[in-house]
Amino acid sequence: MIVHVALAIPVSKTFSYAVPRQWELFIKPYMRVTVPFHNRVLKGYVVGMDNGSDDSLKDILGVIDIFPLFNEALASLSRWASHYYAAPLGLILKYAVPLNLQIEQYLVARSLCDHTSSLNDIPLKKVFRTAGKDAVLSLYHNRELDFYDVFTGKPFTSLAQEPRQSQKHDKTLYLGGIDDRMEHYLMLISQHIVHGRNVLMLLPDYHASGKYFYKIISGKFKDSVYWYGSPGKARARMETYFKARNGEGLVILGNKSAAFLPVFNNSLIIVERSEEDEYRNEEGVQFNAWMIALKRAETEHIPIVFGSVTPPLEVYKGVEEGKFNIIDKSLSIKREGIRVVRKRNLSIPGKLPGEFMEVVGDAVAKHENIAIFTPRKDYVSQLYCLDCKKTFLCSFCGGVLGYQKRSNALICSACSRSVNYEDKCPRCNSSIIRFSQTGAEYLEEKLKDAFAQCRIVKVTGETLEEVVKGELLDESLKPFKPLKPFKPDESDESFRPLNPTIFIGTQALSKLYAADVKLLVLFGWEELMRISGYRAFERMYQILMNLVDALRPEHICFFMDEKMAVEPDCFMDSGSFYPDELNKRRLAEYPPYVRLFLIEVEKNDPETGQRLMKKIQALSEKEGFGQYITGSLMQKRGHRYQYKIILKCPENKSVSTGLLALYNLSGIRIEPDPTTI
DNA sequence: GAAATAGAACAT
DNA sequence: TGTTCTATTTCA
Repeated sequence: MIVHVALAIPVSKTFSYAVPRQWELFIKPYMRVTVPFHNRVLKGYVVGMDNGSDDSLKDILGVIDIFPLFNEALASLSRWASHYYAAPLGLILKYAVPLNLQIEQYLVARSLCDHTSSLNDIPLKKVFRTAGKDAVLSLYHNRELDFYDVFTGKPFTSLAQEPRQSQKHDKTLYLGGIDDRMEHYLMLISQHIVHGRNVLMLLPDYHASGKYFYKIISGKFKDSVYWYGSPGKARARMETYFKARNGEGLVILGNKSAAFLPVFNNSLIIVERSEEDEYRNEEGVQFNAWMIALKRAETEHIPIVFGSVTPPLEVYKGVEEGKFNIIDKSLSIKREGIRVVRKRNLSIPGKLPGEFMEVVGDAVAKHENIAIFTPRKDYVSQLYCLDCKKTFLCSFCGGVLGYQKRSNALICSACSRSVNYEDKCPRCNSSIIRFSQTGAEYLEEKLKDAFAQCRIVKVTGETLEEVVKGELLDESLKPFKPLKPFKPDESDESFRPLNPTIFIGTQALSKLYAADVKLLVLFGWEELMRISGYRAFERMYQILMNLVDALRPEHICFFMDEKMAVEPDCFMDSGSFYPDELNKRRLAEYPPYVRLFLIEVEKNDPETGQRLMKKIQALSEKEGFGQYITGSLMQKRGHRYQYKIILKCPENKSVSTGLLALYNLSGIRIEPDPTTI
């Protein structure tokens, strides 16, 4: 017998192995096996089987699973993702079933006949040790032994029920603010779980949105809500894993990893704020969890609901094309609460503008909490030597260096390597250096000086966990009012602080649902125009609306550089923003009307790079997607040479199949749906 | 992804 | 002709 094994390596083909007699009866598709590969031992997934034999093939070394850990539905979803993201199947399957998942730690044996009764209630791991794995395979195969998990007490089964055809599969966009969304979600959840069905809900993150939603949903549906994928908590993760298979009337919450989680008896998928960056997997295959969820709802024939104030353009396009239903409770910003101030050189350190101090000072005087948005998290993100007229660049990769004051380090924006800052230009030793592009750390420093009576909280991706843990949730979701540092007497419970909190932060501010903010200041929001490539308008709209969604300010004040002619007015009307932006994308042939793939090659020698580029071009002609290629662009990055090709292709073409063939040439990186173009 | 191998540049 | 470094191929 021959098995075809998908390995978690960047090679698109599968590898075939012979199965020794002893395992022929037991081995099944979608089990994990260990195989010899280049003098090493690798774990892989059986994705196909043949009855023939071939003496030239090597034998598999072992069978890891006693039963398949995924079924045809999950396999076909993974195959789809493999094509859609032009990634080898083994690399995708790793997200569905981790290669190092040791399921036997959570299973206990149950005897099904007399002569196995001594194994009853023995942990599977111990049974493996005492009886041997081959014996266990045989006992299970002959229905003499079964296994049940320690969390639900029910037998493990790898087969989900057939999708209920009575269920109506439809896609819905719920366009509305956080309170309306939450109410809608709770209503939907209760409709589904009351019939004993399960609901899968994807959330943008664990620490902020995750905990906020967990608290509210589990408050309403006690003991029925589970989080999947809590970092560092393997046991809790596995509890959710088994509950999702065997439980009834449960809500399974999760972020990226939950996109592939088998939830049996699942009858609804909810995706909250699908536009958030966190749905995109940053390492390995860069899949988008909400896209996987969308495909999954189609194949499982269950409804899916996307809720947000600013859904991704792909989703809104679905509405325009009649593929999505829409429930429109869209948020509008009152124009009378808005003020726009334009200043010269806003992003260069120095004295903060008088109007800025006034606006903040007024709110402080009224004891109102303030949120100040800035597009950058560190002190400044650009340093420029006035002697040699050069911007500070990373010596490893050539990226732009920024400055982080608290660590006194220069940090590369591209590769995030850091070096100690010496207060002089590394090139010419001059100490006449101009800082520009100020960020959250800079504003924090200046405002701490000016408003010493206030508590200043910096809210970035890195600090969000701490901010939320300390204040937002343990205070039973009360508005943000603790101000502990200024409490004069710890024992005085009746103390009501008067001094407001000033939150300074990046996009992460839009996760502070429980912060009681009256004034929102956007300091340099218009700079996203330059930072965000073709998605600039979309990003600006999303950030603005999501800040308003979470913080619910009464007043909004924009401080903008006078050179950047951006009118916030254009972003206030969701009724026209989406059709306009979609029209622009359609005319310019950009996503969501086409797919983009970035193909990257990095070599020491420019000649070698060029040679590989030629090969890619030749292969793309042969595979039939040559006409969609633009490039290649060469860039010197430190001492290395980087080549880039952009592939812009129609969504319906099977270009990905051809892209998978590129894995035959090694040393190239394919990035699907790049966001930095 | 990483070991094996082919290739290039340099020293003996 | 050996040594060492780098690019390329191949793995079942």
